[in-house]
Amino acid sequence: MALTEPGSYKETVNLPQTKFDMRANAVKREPEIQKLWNEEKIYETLAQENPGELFVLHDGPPYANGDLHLGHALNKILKDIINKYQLLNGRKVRYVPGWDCHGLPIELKVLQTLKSSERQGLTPIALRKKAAEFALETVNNQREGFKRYGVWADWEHPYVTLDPQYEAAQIGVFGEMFLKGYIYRGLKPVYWSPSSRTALAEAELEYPEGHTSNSLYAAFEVLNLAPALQTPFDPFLGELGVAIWTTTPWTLPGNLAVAVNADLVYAVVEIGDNNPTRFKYLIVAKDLVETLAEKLGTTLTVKASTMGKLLEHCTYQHPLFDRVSEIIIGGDYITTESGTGLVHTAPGHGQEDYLVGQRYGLPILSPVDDAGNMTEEAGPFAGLNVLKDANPAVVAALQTAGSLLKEEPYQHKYPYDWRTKKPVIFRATEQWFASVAGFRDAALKAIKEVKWIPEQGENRITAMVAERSDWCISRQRSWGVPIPVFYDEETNEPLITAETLSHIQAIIAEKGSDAWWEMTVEELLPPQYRNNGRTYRQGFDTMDVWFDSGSSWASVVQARPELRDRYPVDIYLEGSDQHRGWFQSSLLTSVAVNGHAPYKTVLTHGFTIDEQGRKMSKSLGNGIDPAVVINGGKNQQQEPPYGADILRLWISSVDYTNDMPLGKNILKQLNDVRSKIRNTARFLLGNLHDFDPAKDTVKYEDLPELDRYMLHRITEVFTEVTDAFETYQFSRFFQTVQNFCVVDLSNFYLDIAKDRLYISSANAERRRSCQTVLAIALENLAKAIAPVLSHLAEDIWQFLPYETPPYKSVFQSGWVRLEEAWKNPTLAEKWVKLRELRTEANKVLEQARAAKDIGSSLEAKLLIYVADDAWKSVLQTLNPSDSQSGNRVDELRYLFLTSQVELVESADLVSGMKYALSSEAWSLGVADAEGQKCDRCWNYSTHVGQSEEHPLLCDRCVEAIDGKF
RNA sequence: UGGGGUAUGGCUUAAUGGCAAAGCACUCGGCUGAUAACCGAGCGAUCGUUGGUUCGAUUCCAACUACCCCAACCA
Repeated sequence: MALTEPGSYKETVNLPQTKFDMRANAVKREPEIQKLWNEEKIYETLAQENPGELFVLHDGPPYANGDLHLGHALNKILKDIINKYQLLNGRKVRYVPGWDCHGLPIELKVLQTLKSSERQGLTPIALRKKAAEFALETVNNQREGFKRYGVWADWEHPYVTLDPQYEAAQIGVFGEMFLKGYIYRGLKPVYWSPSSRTALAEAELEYPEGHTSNSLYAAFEVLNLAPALQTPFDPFLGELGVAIWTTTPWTLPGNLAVAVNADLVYAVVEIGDNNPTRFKYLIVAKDLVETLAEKLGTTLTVKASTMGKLLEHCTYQHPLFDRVSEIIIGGDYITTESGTGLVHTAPGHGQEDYLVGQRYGLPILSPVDDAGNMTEEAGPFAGLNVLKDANPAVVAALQTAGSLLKEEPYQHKYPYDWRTKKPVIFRATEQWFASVAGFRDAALKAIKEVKWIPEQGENRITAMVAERSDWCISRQRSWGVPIPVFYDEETNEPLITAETLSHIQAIIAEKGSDAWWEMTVEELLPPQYRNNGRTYRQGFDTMDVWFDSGSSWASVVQARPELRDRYPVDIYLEGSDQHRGWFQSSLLTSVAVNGHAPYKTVLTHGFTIDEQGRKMSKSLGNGIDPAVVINGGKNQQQEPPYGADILRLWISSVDYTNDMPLGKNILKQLNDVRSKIRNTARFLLGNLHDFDPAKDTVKYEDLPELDRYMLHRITEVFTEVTDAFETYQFSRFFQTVQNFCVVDLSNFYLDIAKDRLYISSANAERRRSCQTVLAIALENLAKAIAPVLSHLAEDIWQFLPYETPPYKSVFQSGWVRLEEAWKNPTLAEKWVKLRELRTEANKVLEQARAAKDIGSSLEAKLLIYVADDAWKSVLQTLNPSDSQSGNRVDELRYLFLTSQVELVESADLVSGMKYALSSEAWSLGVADAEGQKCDRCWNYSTHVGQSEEHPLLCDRCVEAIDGKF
């Protein structure tokens, strides 16, 4: 070997060696890693054999229609992050994924696939079979999507709400609630969708912009005055009307009262010109006189006034029917913000109307059928549709009666059926209700015992439960769990008893709820009711799907042996909209049956928005498809395949309690962050290629200060990371890990480490000690990122260059391992200061570099003056006179990556230099390094040329070649 | 309409009643032994707007604006 030839020593340098790819290559690599997890049954084994307690995160079932979107990914990955963290900490995590499979949306989706001829002859049971098929197919598709996200779960045994066992348990919940008296049948106004021909829950409504109602003002003739008003108002009688306002003229046939606010002042006004009615005087709220005059295009002159409460029990003539009704006292809901201050009240068509009607013992009149057509009870209006021709007919009739004051389009929010996108109406029908009133206090108490994250969730659900009215649980639809009731053919009396319930429950457990449609009443009835002299028919109402999913604590948690001991479960985790959905339905059923919440903790997340802060929606076209993030889009340049880890990293990076923005730029940045972590790990792996922890680990006591400082820093970082996971603040994890990789490792420790790793002989203490730290950093890094960057973590683990028995997977290796002894705040304080000095040194070096005097910092010699004596002596200990003495690590020249460092006695010696920087405490200057560049380590040294054998090498390298440095 | 939440450089996040921090991005430069990698320096924020409390407010208070979630009897 010609050792005078530059480059001769390249082969003697210990460069990194690893097959761990620089690129994630996620499309190929992630499935390989998932295959490994499956083959080794990592999740299954840990769930079963971990030493810790059970941990149950109970899955909220997504609705089994349609494709997965970003919201699904967000929710499932958040859950997975939590589960994996708990698994790494030794808990027996049992995660059973679920799907909500019943309900109108699926039914409609099935109907849409059929021709109208097919739809005609469709029996309920045929529809149910098709719906089940559709739901299960969707479950399969979604399940594959979730698996691809890297989410761990008992995918082979998910819960589906159409499962007979599930349905039977749900019947059980219903039965217990019934037997406790919490379920009743009632005639109540409910949201009714004529287009779906069913009652709807509040959760099934939407309020689109731009709905315009045909509002009208009308006057009803006052017949008799209440005693207190007889004298003052008597002169007006006969020509006096009460003025009302309504946005739903079709409800006037159901009018049974006019309500006033007891505390408002009302006036009798005389109508001026352009009076379209047969009345001369009107009663209106005094505050509205001017507004109304303007609106009606006339003058209104106040003739008398009274308090609202005195109007009570005045009577009036219904303008369209032969009916006399009363003025009644409504409530605070009656204001002078709009209308007339007197409210048309139809107890069959409004919630407030119903309540106030109950108070006055009014009947419930709802002359409208399932399709929204007026019934015979509506007299002349029979057959008209309330959403089409009923309104104009009512208006015309009022006009004829001389009762119409004004007609006016009115734009406001109006409830629509979320599936058919058609308006709904408020209509009293026979429905089944869960009496929230019956267990409201218990529910409120249960809420207090749950930990809500973030905290404001508690206020939110408390307010909702405190205010909510009884829960309408019946639906006039086929695709669902039947309400297990029989009706007496003769009396229409419902029949539900403990016997019928358990009989039906047993049948459904065995045959599924299809049995309700397939079996005869005879078979469905328990024996003692078959020949008791009565005849029964079964009811064909189904349960609200919120009752399905709201029973999952019973149908899944209590029903499965592997979960049973963990009710209430550790945690529910869903979007914050579920305060009114699943969190609430689950709470209500659980409280009703068992008196407590089904969960100990409820964690909620926000919703995804785009990079402009707008919500993602189909119409805006700004939605992000998780499958495209993973596999790339049609144009892979514009939409590269990032893999599931990027989706997961995104979720960890943002504050999920708030809106979560995602878009192309953010994805690209996250990809860069992953690359940084990956490459940092790659460097660590490469430099451990010849490290055997069993033999080569350097004891803590023997480590140089720099390494001990790094171990201290590692305890800080991973304690912070642990705390972040414990408190579900994943963005702190993201920031901390990123910072650790970039600032502590890449920019600092690893940059300095290269000289130790490459230049020293393989077995040198200064190299082995560094590798000791690298191994600790790498293993902890892999563990710490495993809940989030699961694939990357496993990829790293699989490339560890040494044996890690008995762990085939990073997930088996447990959570980060830190030693108390590594904490050394005193040492850390010193090294933090040294790092600050290093930052300043970089600035001076940059001056020289900018002036092209140096390129690499090794071409420089750094001159340092410090004012403080104590600090000066510290620096002196870090600046030995030659490279052989000292511990060969804790030296300023290595810290600053310069070939030499000189401590000088006076600031002046430095400040006059060409490149200098100073403060009160210190002065730094840069000069050319002395000596020649060593061909092996690239440091400059006056020792180069001194060795006859190695004329191109410095003293360190000569020793290193000889195994001594 | 009501309730709740959020608002910090281009992006994602910190912190604090007293000079607003980090990473990324960007610009310039270096290295060529982590190389589609790595290192250095620099630029960049009147802390959503307007008031108030205070010696001093990005921080506390109020109003407003924008966005997000939820609710809703405008009869």
